[in-house]
Amino acid sequence: MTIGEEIKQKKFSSEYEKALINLIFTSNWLSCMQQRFFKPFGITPQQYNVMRILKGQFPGPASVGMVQERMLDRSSNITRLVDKLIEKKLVTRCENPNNRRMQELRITDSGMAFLENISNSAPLHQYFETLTEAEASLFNEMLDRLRG
Amino acid sequence: MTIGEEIKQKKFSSEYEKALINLIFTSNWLSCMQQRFFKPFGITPQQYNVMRILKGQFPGPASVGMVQERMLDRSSNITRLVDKLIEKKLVTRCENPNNRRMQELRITDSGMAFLENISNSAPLHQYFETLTEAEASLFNEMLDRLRG
DNA sequence: TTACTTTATTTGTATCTACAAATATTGTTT
DNA sequence: AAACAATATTTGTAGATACAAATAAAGTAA
Repeated sequence: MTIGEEIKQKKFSSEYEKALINLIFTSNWLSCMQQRFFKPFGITPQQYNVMRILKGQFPGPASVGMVQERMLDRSSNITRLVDKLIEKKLVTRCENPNNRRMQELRITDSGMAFLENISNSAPLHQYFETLTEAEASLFNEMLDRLRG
Repeated sequence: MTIGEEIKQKKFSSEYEKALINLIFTSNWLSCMQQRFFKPFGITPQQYNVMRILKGQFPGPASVGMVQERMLDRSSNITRLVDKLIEKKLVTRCENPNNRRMQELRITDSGMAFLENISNSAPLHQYFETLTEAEASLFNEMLDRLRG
């Protein structure tokens, strides 16, 4: 279904306006797919993002700020995301002894197992397999260019 | 800046995984740009979306359901978005006399003037002008394909 | 040392979102 | 007509987001 059909709009002022609207619509669609994907696992996409970042440092720690700057959604409140993950025993938090302003965040062993379990499900990026690899590459290049 | 640089991730399992992450990151970035764009006008991107849809019917009405199915963000709560727009006198709401379950939503003259004023600002789709028109076209085609 | 600035994180709060349930009207059966 | 189902919208509410302000530790300068 084309974007025009999706939102019942026949005319667009340009291919550029259409691309803007298509990007907004598609990202809302994707966000909905993501939520559905993670719901059975009891986490949100942002919580997953935090865990992936901590996995990258495993078994070492990461600070709140370091997680912040690697998040896909920069407006996430790391403190409260981590609170949720600690409740589930997927992550730990302790004061950095060298700099008591900072917190050391770590993914736990059960957090690692949890991620492993998720990765056995069909991954979200399978949607992109409707593109050829060259197209995916161009797609990435276009998005990078877009953001300036 | 490439997506890898943005989120400080060197490796991706494939061009497809990278495309997924790039799309999520870019859409968050765009959402931030949008919010900044609309803030001086005192409305949210979703409120703007409702007004654009009502403009398309002007001077006729649209029902809540009709607005719903044309929204870019399908999870928006039209009732509460319209409440806000009525407060600002940009939109009116009255019971449909032929079917009292339905509401007739209309953009007001001052709502039309308001939109006119916004359209005189630099439009958000200027970001896409870093693409050629053929690229924008392909971009649209790829997004449509993505959603299946 | 005291005062001031910077850095890192947390908290407060108004608003928004997701989604289920409630309400109200219309349409359909029996 | 009474009962039930379908449709259209609104409301309730737990949780999430945006963003400003608060807190607290570390660094710097007089």
